[in-house]
Amino acid sequence: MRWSSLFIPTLRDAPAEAEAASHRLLVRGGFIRQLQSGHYSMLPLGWRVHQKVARIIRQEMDGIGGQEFLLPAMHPASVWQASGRWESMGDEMFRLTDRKGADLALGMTHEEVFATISQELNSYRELPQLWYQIQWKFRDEPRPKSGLLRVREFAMKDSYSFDLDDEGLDRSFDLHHDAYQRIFQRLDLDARPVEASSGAMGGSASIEFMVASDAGEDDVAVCDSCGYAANLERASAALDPLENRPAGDAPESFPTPGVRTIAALAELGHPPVHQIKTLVYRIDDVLTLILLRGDHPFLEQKFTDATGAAEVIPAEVDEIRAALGASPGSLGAVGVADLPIYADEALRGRSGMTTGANEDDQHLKGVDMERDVTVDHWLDVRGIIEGEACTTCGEPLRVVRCIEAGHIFKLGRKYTEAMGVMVLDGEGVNRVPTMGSYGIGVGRAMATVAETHHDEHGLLWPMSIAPYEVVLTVVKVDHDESMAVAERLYDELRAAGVDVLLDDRDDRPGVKFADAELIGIPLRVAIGPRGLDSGQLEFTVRSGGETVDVPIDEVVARVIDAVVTDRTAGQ
RNA sequence: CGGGCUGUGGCUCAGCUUGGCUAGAGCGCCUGGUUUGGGACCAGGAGGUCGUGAGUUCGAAUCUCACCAGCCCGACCA
Repeated sequence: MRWSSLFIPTLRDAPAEAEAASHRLLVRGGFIRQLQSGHYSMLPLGWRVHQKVARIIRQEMDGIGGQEFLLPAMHPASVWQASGRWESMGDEMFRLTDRKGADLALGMTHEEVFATISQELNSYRELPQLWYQIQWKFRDEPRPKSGLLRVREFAMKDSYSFDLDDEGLDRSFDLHHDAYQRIFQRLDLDARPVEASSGAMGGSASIEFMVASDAGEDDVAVCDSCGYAANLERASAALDPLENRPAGDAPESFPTPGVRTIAALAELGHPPVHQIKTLVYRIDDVLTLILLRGDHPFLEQKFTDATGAAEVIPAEVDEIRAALGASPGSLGAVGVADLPIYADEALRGRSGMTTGANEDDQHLKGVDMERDVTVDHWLDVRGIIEGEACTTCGEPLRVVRCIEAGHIFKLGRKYTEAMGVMVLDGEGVNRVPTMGSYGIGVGRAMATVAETHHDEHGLLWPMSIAPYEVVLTVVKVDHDESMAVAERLYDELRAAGVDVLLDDRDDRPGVKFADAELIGIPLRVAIGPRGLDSGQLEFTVRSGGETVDVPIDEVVARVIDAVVTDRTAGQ
């Protein structure tokens, strides 16, 4: 394509509101424009990248036997009611009503609809099935942010596997695991598979593919020694050995006027590790105590995953007072018999602890967890802390901020059961197939590459998804010989199947070089009188920045060679 | 939803505290000229409901109130 006739609105200044590097560069480079918060238009350059990402995903999905579908983006409420998610998705689902008054939803994911189609499966002989699509998802995110990284409307590759039994599901899951690694490799993304929480999807296991980046929203615990990696929402770590403090035969009350926090109590000689933190939550409408060590944060996600609770809401001060007789800051579980009590594993076997006395300005010391607290359930619900030991190998864990580039789930039979899906097995018995669900956000993948591939001049697209693979920069467009050579190279490269951009704009060279760097074209050939005189053209690789002179007759071969080896990298 | 901040040509911003001629600058854009290997220069020009509405006032970009939108932090979230 000829740059002079393309719409590539590059900007010298980044929009003030863009903070993430990918956001700034994608806007500055003329790839995307915002229509409203969380909704972006793909401009021609952006759409080319998007389509190349999608093509790689398609190739890999087809490679593991995936069959591409296209399902509606707008769904009747009924399918969501059948799975129970019409309620549970809450405000995150866009809902609307048609002229007949029927309730509709914009699809935020497609388990329900694919499961509906799977009702036409009749026999185990038809399994496994692996179905996918690249389709628009709509999620009413409370806070869209960072350009394409978190939006309300986006293209997602979502796939779904249907198997007769758990072994089959394991195979489908592993196929996806491998395909995802190939996809991210081809995108030149260093995506690490990590154990993850299944969240609202339900199911037995899930793995996220995480790319380290400060622009991310997830924290991952990583062990560099044995390779353990888990989202902080589910990561566990070993505790440092700890001596219990000596204590008497019974808890002892002592006055603590004005002490409301762990830190304040610590100043009175009760270190956080020797305190019991008492949280009061409303768990599915039941007032519940949750106990942790004083220095440990509570992770609601871990609690939800462990208990299956639908609603985990901090209790209000007045209901706490009514139930326990004290305000937050003086709460404890000693002697509490009428409320369910959950305790974090880190409190097991602890004695000589300090906790609130359920009387304002009073605390108890010498508390023994076994003797003095009626724990109903022991759970791991604490957030781990960087530097704690890996439970597998004992080495210290690192915490890394990451972008979630992909997520795969073993769903089980939740949706097939809800939709009444049955197939006959080899014995003629009706069985409910088990499902897996697997997702990659296309725009987010693109933004993640931008986030991890840029320098002070602009983007550095990998060849595999660059909007154009090579740009021919005509230094002086009114120099006839330059244009003639450029046109010839342009034709030859196009004939060879190279995505070539001819910068024939009547602009100063500096403008063209800067633009080419900003939009991140991997290769550049500069064609100008200076080089033509000596029969040489300048060949520049964007990522390395080095420029070499190449004889005119060898340029095409040189470009083709670089393009072909590079764009198939990772395949 | 809580906290912080911001809305003035396509982009970046000044002007607002202390209300007052026709609302400015840089970049970008158009025309002409001069230039031409790393974001040129000169001259002329187009382009703005100052987020929206109401109020105060002789007079509002500027003061008051309400609303809307956007960004960041948190909560939330495949």
